[in-house]
Amino acid sequence: MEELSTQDTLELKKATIIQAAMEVFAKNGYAKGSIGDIAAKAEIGKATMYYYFDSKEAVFMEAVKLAYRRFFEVIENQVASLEGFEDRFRALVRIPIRYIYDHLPILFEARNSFPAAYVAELEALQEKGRQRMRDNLHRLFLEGMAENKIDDRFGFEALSNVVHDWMMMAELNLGVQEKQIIMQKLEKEQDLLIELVLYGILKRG
Amino acid sequence: MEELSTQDTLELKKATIIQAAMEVFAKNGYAKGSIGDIAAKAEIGKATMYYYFDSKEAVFMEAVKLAYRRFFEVIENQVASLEGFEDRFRALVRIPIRYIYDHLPILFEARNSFPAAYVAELEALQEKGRQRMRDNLHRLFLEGMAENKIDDRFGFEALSNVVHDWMMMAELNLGVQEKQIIMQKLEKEQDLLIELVLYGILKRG
Amino acid sequence: MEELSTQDTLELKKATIIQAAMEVFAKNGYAKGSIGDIAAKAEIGKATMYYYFDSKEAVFMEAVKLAYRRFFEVIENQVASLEGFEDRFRALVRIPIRYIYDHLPILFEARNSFPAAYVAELEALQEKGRQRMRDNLHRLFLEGMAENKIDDRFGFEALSNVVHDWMMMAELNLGVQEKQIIMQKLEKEQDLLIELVLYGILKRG
Amino acid sequence: MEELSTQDTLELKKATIIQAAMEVFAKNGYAKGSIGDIAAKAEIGKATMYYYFDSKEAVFMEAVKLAYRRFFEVIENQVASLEGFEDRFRALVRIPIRYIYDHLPILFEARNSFPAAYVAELEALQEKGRQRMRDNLHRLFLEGMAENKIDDRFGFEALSNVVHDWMMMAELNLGVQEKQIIMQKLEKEQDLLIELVLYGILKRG
DNA sequence: GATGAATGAGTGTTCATTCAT
DNA sequence: GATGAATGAACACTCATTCAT
Repeated sequence: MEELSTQDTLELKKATIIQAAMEVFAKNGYAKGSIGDIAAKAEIGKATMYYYFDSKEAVFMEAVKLAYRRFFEVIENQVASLEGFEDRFRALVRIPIRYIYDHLPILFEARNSFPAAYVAELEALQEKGRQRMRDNLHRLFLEGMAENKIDDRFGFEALSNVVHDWMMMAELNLGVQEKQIIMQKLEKEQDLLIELVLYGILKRG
Repeated sequence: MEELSTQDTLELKKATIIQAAMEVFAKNGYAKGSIGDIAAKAEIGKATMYYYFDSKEAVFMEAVKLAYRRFFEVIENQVASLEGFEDRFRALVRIPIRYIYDHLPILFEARNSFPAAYVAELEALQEKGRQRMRDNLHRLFLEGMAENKIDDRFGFEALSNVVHDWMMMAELNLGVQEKQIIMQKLEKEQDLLIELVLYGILKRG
Repeated sequence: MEELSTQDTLELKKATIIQAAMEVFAKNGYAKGSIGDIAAKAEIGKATMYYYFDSKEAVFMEAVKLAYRRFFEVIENQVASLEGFEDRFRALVRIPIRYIYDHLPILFEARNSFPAAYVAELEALQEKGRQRMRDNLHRLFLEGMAENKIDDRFGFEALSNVVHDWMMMAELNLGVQEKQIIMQKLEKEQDLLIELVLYGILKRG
Repeated sequence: MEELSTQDTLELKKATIIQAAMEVFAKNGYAKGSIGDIAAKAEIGKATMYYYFDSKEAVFMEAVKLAYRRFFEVIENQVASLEGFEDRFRALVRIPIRYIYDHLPILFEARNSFPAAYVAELEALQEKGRQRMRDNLHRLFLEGMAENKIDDRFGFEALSNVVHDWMMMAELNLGVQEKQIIMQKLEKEQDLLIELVLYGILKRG
């Protein structure tokens, strides 16, 4: 076994802190998630936070990045493990909603009290996330067409955008406590929405 | 013209404060929206806030109520001024997204730092709002069926729920600053989504 | 029946307020007994307090005066209703301690946060109270000697002082400012009291 | 000479703060003795108070403990330096009254505005103090009997209690809640004290 | 590297007091 | 006479941040 390099040790510590930060911010939101809480959860001194990061904003940014990374790990692995357009489409809709619900939404609440520089970075992150999600969707639609399951009535580019934003809907119920109940309700509705998109509601000719 | 009664003057002042509160909370979120800021915007002393309200939470609750009231005023008037299922459906989808985007979302961010009693009231408010929105949708669907424009494939009850939550999607983009750009983008996508729901994406036959 | 004169009505109202003040201060102490509480208990507006009194201190002073007045009413009536030196002596010792315990002590806690003028008045009141108590005791001792129940071993003047201060000892812990003077006085009396107790428990001959 | 350990430095600082707190509370009482005043007197920032203590109540508790500690240091050293029952008895009576007068009494005024937990701790402290005082007295009486200076007419146990409470009578006026219980106890003791005084001044034979 | 100690700036809240009516 | 409305000044407490070690 090799020893960890200094560089690695530093990165490891940083990762521990970011993990703690993600949990604290997810639970309390940005304003109420304190540096002290994070330090305590990471089992380090409060001042040490400032050895690794420049400011609360910086820590928050890293926590958001981590949340995104995790999000795509989970979703892409899941989709890859399934077969066929319809199942994959369902997965691509259902999984994000739970994950976003658990981790992402409160994280975004910060924008208001952020210096402009960080807001820009935050939005860049978000845009990158959207792009990646759209790519996933686009790829899936192309597969669906290749399987001759769907047509391109609306243009897949546009469609990817729309479905992406629609999936993000979860964020509307920020931080309610009875998660299980609400999630069940949301997921049930999600099923219906999937059918809806697949078939539409207007009568045909 | 009669003079305003004392009662009216008081209510007017209260309304001014609540209006200020709504603006401040919408801009800064609950945690960072300070009583001092609200007082300043309402052009009264900080202590005066406590003559009219018991606590920051109470002020916030009133701001939320005001946001809801305005929301339904706007949307219901708009819908009433239009004719035909499709136009009304479009309106019922487009207007909320802008309004919610402007006023409601940040307001809900408070839940984490709220005493249980207020969280309950907040959720009751939210549920009441949803119900009213669902009623509007349900009524519209019935009209659409009466006009022989749509069928009841999914059950209007369920459909109302789904579309409601889907419309509320706006909340996912909490408080970004370049509102105009994003709103334009969102509304364009919204149009597509409307088509989507109306027609679906799967091939027929 | 005559109507109450304006003067009387005013005095009646004042009395109601002072009664309320006495209760509030007795329960909460000076610092925590608020003008608002008193006004509420007297069922008048808070601002009305300032029609009848100049300041919180003034209200407090009147409450203290009332407490003293009641104190002597109770004790003197009680003593008058009894016969014989020993019973009267017991009453004169027992009743004050309960009354002081219930009403007076917290009232005196105010001295620290009081303007000098009021402190002086407060102390004058206290001295007047002491004098009256001493008079009661002195009169009683003379009666006791007339009944041939006691001798004048210590001098009744001094004895009245001692017993009075011993009963009132409660009051001493109240942060008066001229500590040196009062302490000297108290300690001199203390000496006498010590002799008293020693002669009570020391073996004779 | 060795340098002070970090631990010691911290304790020293804490002690400085508590000393300042004791002085401020003694002068202004609990309600009017502000954290800001204490910090100023200890020459630290206001926020630093909260690095060392959890709350104003906690600071106050420590100030009370310090006052007690000092109290017994002073009194027990004094008594130990004297010879013979009578001198020691005088000291045991004289010193407390001055010390209590200077430091303890105002400190107890806090009870009204204290959370239950702290009131309990306060009363426990007080009870511990009383016990220690009673022990001192009891020991002294036994010495007095050994010296054949006094007899046990009233029982030393009871006598210790009485003299203690008599000295401490100051404390009784402090708004304790269980008035009935305490008053009954006090009045029973009062009876004994009355007998004591009567047997001191009544003619014999 | 890591942190204990320290704090300035700010927060929500209370309250005695004023004043126009 | 009486008071509703308004507020300045203060208070306990929090927290992101700094700095000497």
